[in-house]
Amino acid sequence: MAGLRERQKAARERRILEAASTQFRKSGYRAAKIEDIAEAAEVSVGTIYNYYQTKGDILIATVAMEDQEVIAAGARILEHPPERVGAALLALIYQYYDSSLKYLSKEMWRLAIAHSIENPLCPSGQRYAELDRQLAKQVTDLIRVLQHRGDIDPDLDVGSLGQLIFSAINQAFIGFVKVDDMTLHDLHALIASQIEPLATQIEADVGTQ
Amino acid sequence: MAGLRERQKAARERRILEAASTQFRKSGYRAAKIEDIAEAAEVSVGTIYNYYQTKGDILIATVAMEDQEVIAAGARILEHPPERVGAALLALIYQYYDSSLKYLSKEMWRLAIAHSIENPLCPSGQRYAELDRQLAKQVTDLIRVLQHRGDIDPDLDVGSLGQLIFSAINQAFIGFVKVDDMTLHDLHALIASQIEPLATQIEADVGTQ
DNA sequence: AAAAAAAGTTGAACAGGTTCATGTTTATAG
DNA sequence: CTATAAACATGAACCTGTTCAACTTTTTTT
Repeated sequence: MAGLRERQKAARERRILEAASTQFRKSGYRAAKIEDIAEAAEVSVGTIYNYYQTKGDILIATVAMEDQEVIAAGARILEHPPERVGAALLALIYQYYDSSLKYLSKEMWRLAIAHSIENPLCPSGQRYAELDRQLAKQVTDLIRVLQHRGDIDPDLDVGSLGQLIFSAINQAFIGFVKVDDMTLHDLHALIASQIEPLATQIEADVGTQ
Repeated sequence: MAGLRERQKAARERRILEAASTQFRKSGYRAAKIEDIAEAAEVSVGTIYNYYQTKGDILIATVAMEDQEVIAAGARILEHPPERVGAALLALIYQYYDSSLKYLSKEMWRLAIAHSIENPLCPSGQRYAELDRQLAKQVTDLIRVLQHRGDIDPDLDVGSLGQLIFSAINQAFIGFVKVDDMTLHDLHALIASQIEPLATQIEADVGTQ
């Protein structure tokens, strides 16, 4: 059985994360003081810094919780992707986008993305990068599935194509969270306008066979 | 003639920016204290906040100086783009990348990008977004030139394609500044692997004519 | 040229994220 | 069961970006 110390540690970490998540949602990231989080989690300020290196780290930890869920949802699409290449890619992308605001506000996304770029070496930055890598891999995997199915030119390098598409997904999302009055609908239209023509280009042209 | 007050203001702003740029380069962004910058610029701390809203704003101002230069250099490539589509795009992109480290370190780029994402509404965030827009427009303009020249399928929408390519450029650059031991050479290879196949796809296939 | 107004500068005070010397709790050794 | 050591929690002090009420300089008015 896990020692007492170990159990207490786990419980404290969970309490901190929960308290932080609540405070962030309630008052916003900036307004949520470490002191408040400490009080809500019933630990001292110093203890929080025993579990997380910076305030930004705590935010990334809350982002990571959600991201796992998104990746799981994406996996289900990979099992039965829609018929056409464009539709298949967009199904996966829309899934990502639509779930992004389930737990996190645009402001929190902005801060999380900014933090991960600013601190690529700290554990939370690396964790965020790992999540990005998983998403990029899922996109690449989908392309591979489509290619195997005969929908995409077999000569194309899936790795590069996956990266290209993931860049577009990411960049469009960053644009989305930067502009407060841009809607999910606008975001869909933006990415579709980039993905659709690309999909048409790479589609194995069955007419010429 | 410009009034005394106006001239003094301009001189102060210049001194602040110069002092900040020097301090950032000398000790890094974080280590450069506002107090130090104020002393070097021979103004008070409060005065700095009369010209820039936050420390991040000062950084963006230094980035903006360089970016203008990059855009000007890019314009020269647009006048005589290399023959093949892939080569033309990569010539422009390499130009961007190679000049990026002329004045700014990777750390400063990280902080500038992070700041612009975190504060899209503050003047410096908007300014950075405007620079991005100019770069994206330049990429789109190049594509338009190539299309007029008959190198690219005339049915393709240049706007969406330009955005797609700019996303790839940007995302690859972010990856570059996040990893300290990634070289410009690595960055070239990364973007080329995404641009080359795309260029092949969109090239008007003269063989079929 | 003096007075009033406008614009700008100043630096001490503030705020909140972060650190660290001290104290406390849990685990291990005798 | 004590004693020692290791791990951990604590919160007051620290650091630095930011603010703002008081002051100074420039411009405009009379």
